Amino acid sequence: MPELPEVEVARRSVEAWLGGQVVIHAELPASRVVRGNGLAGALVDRRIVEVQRRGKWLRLGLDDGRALFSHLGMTGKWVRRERSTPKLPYERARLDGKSASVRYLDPRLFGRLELFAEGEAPRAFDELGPDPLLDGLGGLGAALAKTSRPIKVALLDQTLLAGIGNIQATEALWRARLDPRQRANRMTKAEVKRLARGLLATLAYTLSVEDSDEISYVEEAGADNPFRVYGREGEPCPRCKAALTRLVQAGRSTFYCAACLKPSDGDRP
DNA sequence: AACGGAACCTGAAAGC
DNA sequence: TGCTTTCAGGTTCCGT
Repeated sequence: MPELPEVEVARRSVEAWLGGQVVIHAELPASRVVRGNGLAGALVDRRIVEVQRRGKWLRLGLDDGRALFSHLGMTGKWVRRERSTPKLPYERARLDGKSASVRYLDPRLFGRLELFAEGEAPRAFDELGPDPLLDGLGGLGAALAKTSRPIKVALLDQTLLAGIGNIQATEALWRARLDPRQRANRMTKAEVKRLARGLLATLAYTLSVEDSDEISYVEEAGADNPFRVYGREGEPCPRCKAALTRLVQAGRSTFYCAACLKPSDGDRP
């Protein structure tokens, strides 16, 4: 379930569990997720000196300059267990520090774990656009001007803006009263500004929701939907009560309120 | 160069 | 109830 806010929560957790610690035991058998052989051997006795996030990527920096990059895909998550806890379902990797045994779980195997030499990184990581929380959104207008794709589709392009996924894009557009079908390069300055505010608002909101139970990190089966419009086709718009519309763009669902889109002001670039 | 769509996996939810 | 279909918050590859 990882977009920027969830990955940030994962970062804080992994940092708390393993930051500054020496890896005393590791299991990372090669798989679709774990790229390369011998990762466990390379990690044991190394100290994890920092845990960073950029977009949807985590970077665990080691004391030898190398770094373990982690992408959670659709279903990846890091959890902490007792060292005596046996292998969990869908456990793909394990890193044990002195006080924590940290497991990477990933049923669908869309995630990725890979070790890189100092100064190197996955290509997708190197190509990330600005991260809204790390870099701010000052460059949003310039990024969006690069493409004529619909704004909703453009927001999912990690090279334009890092960390935004289907839910955050959907929620931000609703907050900004923008039509998801509007072309990215046709946004007015006022619209870009509204979008930037919408993005920061939904990121902050989601972060606050997700962060509330980071200690237990409990599985929530059937937890209720905390989002304003995502997954709420036909339900009343929280602002104007009109029924929300679902639309598919580039194979991804978008939800919006056709009734409270803000009319364009004609100030086209 | 840029775009839509399928593919990669598994499980939960909806549909019948 | 139980079987079948649809859908899922990710990226990547492939054909147009």
